[in-house]
Amino acid sequence: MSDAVSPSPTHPSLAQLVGGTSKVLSEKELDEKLKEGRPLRIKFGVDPTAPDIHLGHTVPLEKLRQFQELGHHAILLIGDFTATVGDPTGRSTARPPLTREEVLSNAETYTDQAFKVLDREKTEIVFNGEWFRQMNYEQVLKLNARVTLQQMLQREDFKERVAKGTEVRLHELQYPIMQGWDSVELQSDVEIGGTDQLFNMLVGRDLQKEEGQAQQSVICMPLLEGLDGVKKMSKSAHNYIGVNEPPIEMFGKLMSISDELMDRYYLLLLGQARDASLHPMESKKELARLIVTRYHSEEEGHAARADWETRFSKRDLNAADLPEIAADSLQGNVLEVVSQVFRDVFEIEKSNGELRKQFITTGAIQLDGERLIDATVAFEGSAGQILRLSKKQSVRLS
RNA sequence: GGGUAGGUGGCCGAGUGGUUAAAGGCGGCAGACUGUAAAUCUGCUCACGAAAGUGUACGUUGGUUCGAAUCCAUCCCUACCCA
Repeated sequence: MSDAVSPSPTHPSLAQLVGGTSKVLSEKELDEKLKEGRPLRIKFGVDPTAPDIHLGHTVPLEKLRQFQELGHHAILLIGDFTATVGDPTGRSTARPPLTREEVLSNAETYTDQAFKVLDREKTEIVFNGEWFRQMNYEQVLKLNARVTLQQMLQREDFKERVAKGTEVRLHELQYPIMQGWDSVELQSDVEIGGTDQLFNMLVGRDLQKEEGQAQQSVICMPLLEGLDGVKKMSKSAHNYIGVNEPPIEMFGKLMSISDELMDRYYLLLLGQARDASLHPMESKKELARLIVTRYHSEEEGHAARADWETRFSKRDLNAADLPEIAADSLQGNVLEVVSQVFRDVFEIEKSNGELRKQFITTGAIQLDGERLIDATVAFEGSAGQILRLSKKQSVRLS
């Protein structure tokens, strides 16, 4: 660098906005937009395919909030229309279509939860059915004419499905086009999405260009792995932590992740590296506490940690905060009672065979520490006793 | 439209007339050990039943047979090649 002309400094908020992203397209372009000094229109789209938001969704939402805090205009796009198509991104099979009713009710709970992260007052909510439901076939064809099959087939997920011989249905090819068109309708300046959304977001740029709009900048956030540490966090993989989950549950789930995953969660959910000088378990407890704090409250964070410790470190179930069930509602033999508790308290249906073979005979079922290994004997429990169903599931009789 | 290969339990994948509720793997669950981590070990993994057993199940429907996931027909579905 010569000292003749110093490079113009980047916008003061650029560094923060770029932090934690996995890809920004491009930083320079974003910088220029920021320098315009106006509130930018930031688009983040969600498909309400499931009623609950989990921690994986919060990664881009956090980014959206950052923009919001800096005075930009956050647009939460609800893909009520696209959800009925199903995003093929990363899928190895076509998504089962949802009915409109399902989608709308999902959308409602979805936005409620998103506002645990976003500022409700400053967020614009838009449904893409607004424009898509009014399009006619002619307009659809026109849109389709702008994208080639070859472009679509460059996508890894489609390519793979074609190579493996799994079906790809034509409506799935529409998805990126629709997502791109959303950007045109919204005149977005920036779109935030997971790294898997890169292609779809780029289609948005193409379409905006053809419509004579400025092209949106694209920010990709890393994908959060689920509890298993392998698959992306998702409801369908049953490896998620919902932002609506009660503190104790949330804490417990976080404690069950692997050490490797913990580092990742620190980075993506808290935006910090974990303190390597701490014992991994201590780090994990702090991670769990901080996340509970974020979605519930400071006190509940501390309470969840304290409860977890009495429950698992000290193995003192008596002092733990357990779900309760009335002792006199538990009639019948051990098998029947255990089945009932699983159903009523934990909302899990288990077959008698499973309960017998895996829970009762193995000694998982304990009443005040005493193993109940005979399924046929009548259950006798009284108020105050602790019925343990498994290592992680216990109830207090009342 | 023609040809070929296929459709098996949550997934992958053996099985080509009875010994098959169906090998093996993955995943999942319970237990032991632990830090509700990882790794490891044990057991389980269609339903009912204490068990013997019974019911249901190998794309659909029907048939052959004492007996079918396995043979035949029918229909549905998928991929690949050709048009």
